[in-house]
Amino acid sequence: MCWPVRQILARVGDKWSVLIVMALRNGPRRFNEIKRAIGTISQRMLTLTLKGMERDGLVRRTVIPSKPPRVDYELTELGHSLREPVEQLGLWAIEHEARIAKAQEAFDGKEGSAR
Amino acid sequence: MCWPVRQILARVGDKWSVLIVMALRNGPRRFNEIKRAIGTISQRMLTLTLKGMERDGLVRRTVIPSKPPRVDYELTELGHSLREPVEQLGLWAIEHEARIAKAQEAFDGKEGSAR
DNA sequence: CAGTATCCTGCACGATACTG
DNA sequence: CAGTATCGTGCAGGATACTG
Repeated sequence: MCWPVRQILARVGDKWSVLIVMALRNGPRRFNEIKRAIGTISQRMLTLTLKGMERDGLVRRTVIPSKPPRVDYELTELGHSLREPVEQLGLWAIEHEARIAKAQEAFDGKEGSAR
Repeated sequence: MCWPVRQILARVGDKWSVLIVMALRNGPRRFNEIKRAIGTISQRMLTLTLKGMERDGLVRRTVIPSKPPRVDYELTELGHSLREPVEQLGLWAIEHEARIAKAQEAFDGKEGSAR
């Protein structure tokens, strides 16, 4: 039970997967559309992350053979279902943002004065 | 809005924070109790992660001056509230574990035969 | 356009030793 | 017991160049 949980925690926690999920929430997008949507991701990491997510069954990759080639990525049913808990976490973060910032400020203040 | 979300995503996604939250879910624990409960965490990472969580206001640290010294860690209200979305994510993982494993198997099979 | 291949760097993390 | 300090290193991930 602990192992699969850690596995998806790693997915969710990694730098890009959640952003990709969000980029795909409204339907299929092409490789470079996703890249532009995220903005700061390197080509390498986009390829790698998409491949990982495809492997996990979160994303479906469809190649339209044309010139130039076109590849669409979209969330699978599984991928969409993951959005729910992930968005819950996002809501929690937004809801408690101020509280966290205040805690950090207080903590850093204490530490700063001690030094 | 995006920045604080990434921040707690990093917390949740990091290797140890969630395990610590779980170790503390039933009340305060001492430093070495947590260490033993997790088992594989290094002393350094436990210190670091606890400090980070304390900074974020998720954990409260209380020193009982005695010989030998005793330090208790416990989840704050904020820390406890984080458990809810985190446990949702855990439930999702457990619920879809089989599906993910199957997807990975299928993916790796395809890749293996291609090579 | 949608990748792959290669190189390079920082830093996350573990191991170990020391301290109040 | 509950830490800090220091060192070593594997690998995550960026930059860049090449390809079908």
